[in-house]
Amino acid sequence: MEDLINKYKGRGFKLTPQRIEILRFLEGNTSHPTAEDIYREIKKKYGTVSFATVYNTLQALKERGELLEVTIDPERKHFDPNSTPHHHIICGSCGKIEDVFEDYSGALKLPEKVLEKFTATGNHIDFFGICADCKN
Amino acid sequence: MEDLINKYKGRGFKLTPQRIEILRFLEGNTSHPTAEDIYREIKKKYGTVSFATVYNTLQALKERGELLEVTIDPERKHFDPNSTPHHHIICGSCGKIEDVFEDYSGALKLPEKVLEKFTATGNHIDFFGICADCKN
DNA sequence: ATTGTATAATGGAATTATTCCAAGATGAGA
DNA sequence: TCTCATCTTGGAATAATTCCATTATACAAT
Repeated sequence: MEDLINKYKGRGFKLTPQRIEILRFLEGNTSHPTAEDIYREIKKKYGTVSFATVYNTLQALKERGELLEVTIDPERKHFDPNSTPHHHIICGSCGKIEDVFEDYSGALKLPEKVLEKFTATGNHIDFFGICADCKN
Repeated sequence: MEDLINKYKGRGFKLTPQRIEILRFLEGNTSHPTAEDIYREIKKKYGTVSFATVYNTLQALKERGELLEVTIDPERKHFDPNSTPHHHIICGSCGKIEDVFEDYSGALKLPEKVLEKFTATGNHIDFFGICADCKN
């Protein structure tokens, strides 16, 4: 927590109580929450927090490269505070998203045909599956 | 076109003029259109077509496995009538999406740790890049 | 060809996710 | 402590998508 506060000190990122709560919720969180998940969580402590605050904060963190938007779920955006490169797997039944830490970069060479038209900057793999809980 | 009509004959898929127009627009289309792109196109010929019709038809095609939803763009869904397995690359500047036909399946083994929790059913790679048009 | 019926099309309202905005509040540097 | 750039808030606005009641129609059976 102290670490969190120090991390943002003097960097043009105003540390408000709501933001601190959002940062604490996100720190080390691997559940890939949606904006609503975050909103509901912060509301427990700050009953008047607004979605605007949540979205503003998420936006600020994204701009700092400290938060990634996960687009694996077609219905809504999820957020991931782990900004080190990794991939995701989503359960087709319950929608649970988990991290896949494995480096496939060596294998993901683009075909010549594509390289003629695009300069590659990165990639992300969506894995699909069924989780143990849903296999009942 | 005759092919298209025969393809759907007697399969519980009612071929209305609007649907035929949507099918014709999608057939062989590699532009990854959004629902609105499709709506605007069909509207040229059928001025009263509604978004409901477009979404209903896309839904029916998805259920038949003849259309895929592409979730690479965080802002909206794109649709891809090519249901053979392939990946995508999106231009970070203009948003253009193109196909990547390359089989990486042999390389995409999931770590044991993940396999203990999920039965894998598939995967899709999002490549990010900048297209030639945008490199100016 | 005619008809019956299940299915589709339509317009508009409803829903959901997200962004915008104006007004008041506040963190943090001077 | 004071100042002000930045943040928070509630509500309105936007955008994507879905829902619904009504009318229309494709097509299978006659």
